[in-house]
Amino acid sequence: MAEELLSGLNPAQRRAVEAIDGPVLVLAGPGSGKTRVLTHRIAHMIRTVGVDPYRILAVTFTNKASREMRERLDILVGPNDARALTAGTFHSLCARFLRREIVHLGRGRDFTIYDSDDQERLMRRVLRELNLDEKQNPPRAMLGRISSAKNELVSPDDFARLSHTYAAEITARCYAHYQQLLHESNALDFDDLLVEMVHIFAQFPEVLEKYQKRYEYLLVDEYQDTNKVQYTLVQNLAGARRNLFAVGDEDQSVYGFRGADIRNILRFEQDYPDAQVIMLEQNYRSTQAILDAAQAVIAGGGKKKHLKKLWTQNGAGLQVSLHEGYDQSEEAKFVVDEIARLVASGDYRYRDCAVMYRINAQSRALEEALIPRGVPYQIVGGPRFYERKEIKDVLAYLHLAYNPYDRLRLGRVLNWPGRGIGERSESELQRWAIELGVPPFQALRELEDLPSPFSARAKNALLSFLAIIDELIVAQSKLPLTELIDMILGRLEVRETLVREYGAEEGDDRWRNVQELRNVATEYSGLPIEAQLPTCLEEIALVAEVDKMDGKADAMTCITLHQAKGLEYPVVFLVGLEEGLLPHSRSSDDPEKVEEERRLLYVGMTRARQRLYLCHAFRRLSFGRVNISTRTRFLADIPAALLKQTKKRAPTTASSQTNNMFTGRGGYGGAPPRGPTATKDLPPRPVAPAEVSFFIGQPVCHATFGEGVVMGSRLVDGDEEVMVSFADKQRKLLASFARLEKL
DNA sequence: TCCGCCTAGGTTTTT
DNA sequence: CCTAGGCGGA
Repeated sequence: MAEELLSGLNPAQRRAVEAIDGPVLVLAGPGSGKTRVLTHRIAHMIRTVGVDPYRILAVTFTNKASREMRERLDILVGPNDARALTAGTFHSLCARFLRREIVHLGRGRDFTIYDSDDQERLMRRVLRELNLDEKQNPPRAMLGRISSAKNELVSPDDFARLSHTYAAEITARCYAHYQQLLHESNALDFDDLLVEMVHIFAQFPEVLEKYQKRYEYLLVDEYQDTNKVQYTLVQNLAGARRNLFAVGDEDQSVYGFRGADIRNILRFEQDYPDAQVIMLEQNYRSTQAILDAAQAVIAGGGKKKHLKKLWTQNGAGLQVSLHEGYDQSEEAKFVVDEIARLVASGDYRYRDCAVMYRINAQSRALEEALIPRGVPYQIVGGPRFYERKEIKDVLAYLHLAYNPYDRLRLGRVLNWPGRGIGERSESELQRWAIELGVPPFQALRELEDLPSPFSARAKNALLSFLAIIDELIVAQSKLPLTELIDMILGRLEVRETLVREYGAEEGDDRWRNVQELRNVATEYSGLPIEAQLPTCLEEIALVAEVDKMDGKADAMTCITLHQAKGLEYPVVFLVGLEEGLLPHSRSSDDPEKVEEERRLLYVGMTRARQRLYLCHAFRRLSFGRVNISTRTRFLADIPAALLKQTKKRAPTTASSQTNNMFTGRGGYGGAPPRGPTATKDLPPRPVAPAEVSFFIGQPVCHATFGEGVVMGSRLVDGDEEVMVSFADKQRKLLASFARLEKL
């Protein structure tokens, strides 16, 4: 068995798998098989070393990764041992631990997790209650500062103490009040899940000790993306035993914006001077051409010397393609045409192809090109299912059934479906609750007995709402989740409400979404009834879109560069490689952020196994405005020899032009700039040169020589001379003459 | 209180 | 371009 687990590993991987005692840092380049190393290491620990899987804690970057790891372990060590292992993301693990331990903080385990939408609503309320202007204090920015503070383990009190400017002082007040409101709602936001765990460990050493004793072996993936809270958790859990196995790649650090500190991985050797450091430098994923281009991009960052030197045995492969489209719709069309062509050739399936972009909004142009072509696709992320209004409304009732003190959800559905509780009654309820000194939901309970400031009509409406919630609270503990949802849908006449609100057509669409939610709920029917609702709600909050990707369908994938981390595809298109988009304009002014964007491009490029296309557009529509774009500076770092320019597109279609002419608002927009100098500002648009139509690696067929592979192609006197390797020997053929058939 | 129209403003990236 | 929220009218 031992050999079986280790066979097929290279010496470095093998060392990483076998180094069981003491701290280990693995610096793993892209495609170096680190997932395999992690999994096989665990299997090795269980099978060969005899470690009890119950003693192993593996922190993965996505839930998908931990699920796949477990599936693999099912085979390697058997389902029983695979199940005994603890694995998950920081967030899901902490949520799990907190349900058990939060009583130490004097709170119930029935807490709610607020997602970013909830956070923003809550912050709006904070601003309102503190009489602050939303325009001057954008909720999102405020939340960003608070989130950074939490990631740095700065408490509201600390924050206030450290605030020396008026703006900081405002933030401190918002932070404190925000935490107050969260607390009143018995809610935690994403950051709190980790922060509260750290608090518990700090305040209750016996709890920490319990976890340290239980988890003798700790494995952390994507260590370069840990922030201070996560780092602290790792240090705590690793404790004195220090059986810590961290894997990461400083070149793939792309989460600085959420506090990830690349230095955590660089600091590892200081934290653990006796650490074994292992480099995984052989790449098993990409061709040399792709790897060379990617390395050129990362090397373009200059200064810091690179620790790893990646190489591959996968062969040279095809040149990386560089393509300029006229605008984003032509760029998208190029991508879709190319995918259709590759699939038609029989070499690839749709599921082998992925398009990656910097921001979600870019997916729209792609979708518009994909639909008319009939190419099956899945968009990861973007307008999320659980963020749709009708879904959130129904979910709000589920949340209230579990935690009726959730004020945000209470406010959300107090008057949905409309039951005559307007803004006035709502604020009246708030005021009255404060007067009574109880949470608003508790105030509803007092309505029957205490004299209240409501009109008889308002009072009845509020009581009918309370009656529904009470019914749900009772039902929640007795009914399976699907029946609970059915009860909500029926009792609230959700379908009728949606049709009334949105009309028959859209109302039905939204009703279908709601039914989809019910479908999702059936997945929890295997759990004990009392666990169904909380598990479902927690997963909805914590399971990322990428975790839910459909792995079986034959559909191409549209995904952001961030979410693509850790994935791989035979064919990858990177679109929108333009200044302002990558690096994003919000990052362009800060050199450190620019470097992070560079790494993002590196991550994207190294997702590709065989074919990589780098695409940018000459002009791009953003905010409904046309902007002239220049290709990203990072492309200049790739030696021209590594790139193959594909045909540039002239503005061919009438639609892309006429559309743009009328979309602009006000002065600029699509209107052509005036004056003789204006046109000179545009980069020259050279006439497309004659182009080779065969590329290296392309499979072809010849009437007499049979099947072969293109080894090279060049233009000679206006004709194309193609070098083809056939079964017997290589031959030079003229494209116009030889009638080569592309396969 | 409800409904519908209108306009202003918004897009990093994620758990 | 899209969307949420503000405002006027019933």
